Amino acid sequence: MLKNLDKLLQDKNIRPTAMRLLALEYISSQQTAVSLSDLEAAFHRADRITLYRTLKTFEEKGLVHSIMDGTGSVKYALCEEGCECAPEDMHVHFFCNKCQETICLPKSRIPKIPLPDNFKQEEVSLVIKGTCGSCS
Amino acid sequence: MLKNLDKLLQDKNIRPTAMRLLALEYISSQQTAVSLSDLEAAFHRADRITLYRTLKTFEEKGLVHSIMDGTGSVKYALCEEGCECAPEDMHVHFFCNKCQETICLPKSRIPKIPLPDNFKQEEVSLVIKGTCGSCS
DNA sequence: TAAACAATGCAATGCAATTGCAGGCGGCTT
DNA sequence: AAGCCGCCTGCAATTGCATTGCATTGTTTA
Repeated sequence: MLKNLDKLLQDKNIRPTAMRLLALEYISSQQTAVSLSDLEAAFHRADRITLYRTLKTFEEKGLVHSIMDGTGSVKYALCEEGCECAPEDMHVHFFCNKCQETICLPKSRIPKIPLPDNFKQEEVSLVIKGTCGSCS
Repeated sequence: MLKNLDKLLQDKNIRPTAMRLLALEYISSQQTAVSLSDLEAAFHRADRITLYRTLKTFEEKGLVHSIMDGTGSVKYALCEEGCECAPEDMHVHFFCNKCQETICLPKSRIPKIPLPDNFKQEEVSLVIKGTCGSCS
């Protein structure tokens, strides 16, 4: 299993340090998007800054994508296979008001929204808030 | 003109103080959504906290709605006539990466997104980022 | 092995949001 | 009219998250 993670890192040109392997293992084991604080809570012996930079590195290299769900803290989730994090690849995120978890809904693509003249779309973010399946 | 604003406040059960009238006048004169810092810059003699609470009051009473455009600072824009700030009323917001302004696109309603079983939608936020008409 | 570079850890800072508390002002009651 | 009360305002202080600088350690490579 760790071998797979190792390969995942290598494929994205990220040096597989112990910390990164552990962080990646944690992220991929979660069904929901994780915040820096989540990660910090999971590895209370690790330094918050290191975890912060680990997430940043993962994001830069296209291993995870960041989600701003409006809670004030950024969440991160694994990118799908072959995800380019391009606008066409962007999917919907769901934030549960009860359990406060953020979930990727990769099945639903964001529909194309007509823009006024001369407006150019570069990124798009769609967050739906409500109650998730486990909480309702 | 100020009379209209006064009425707007009264209609929403907000006591029309001088500060509130000025703040509302400023907000309604802007073509774009305003942040607390914008307001602070416009009235540098007023206290930031008072302006903060003014915006909060406006939001609670349904006079303005808040937009989290992902910049880290919350923006506020006037609600449309008869807007209930309900999911059905939510519209798309556009953030320009060049001029850093946030604009309401009330013409485009957010399409319905299919959710997994037992998921209940309460709010939805759709922010498109790119280049606005004035900047392109 | 030594130099070069990357990753880590600690400290400190910046920025936005938020709360507590005290003074002030107006409205309402008696 | 006097006084009470509640809302508005302003100042101080705190929190929380994101971010950077710098020194140290570990790893790669010539």
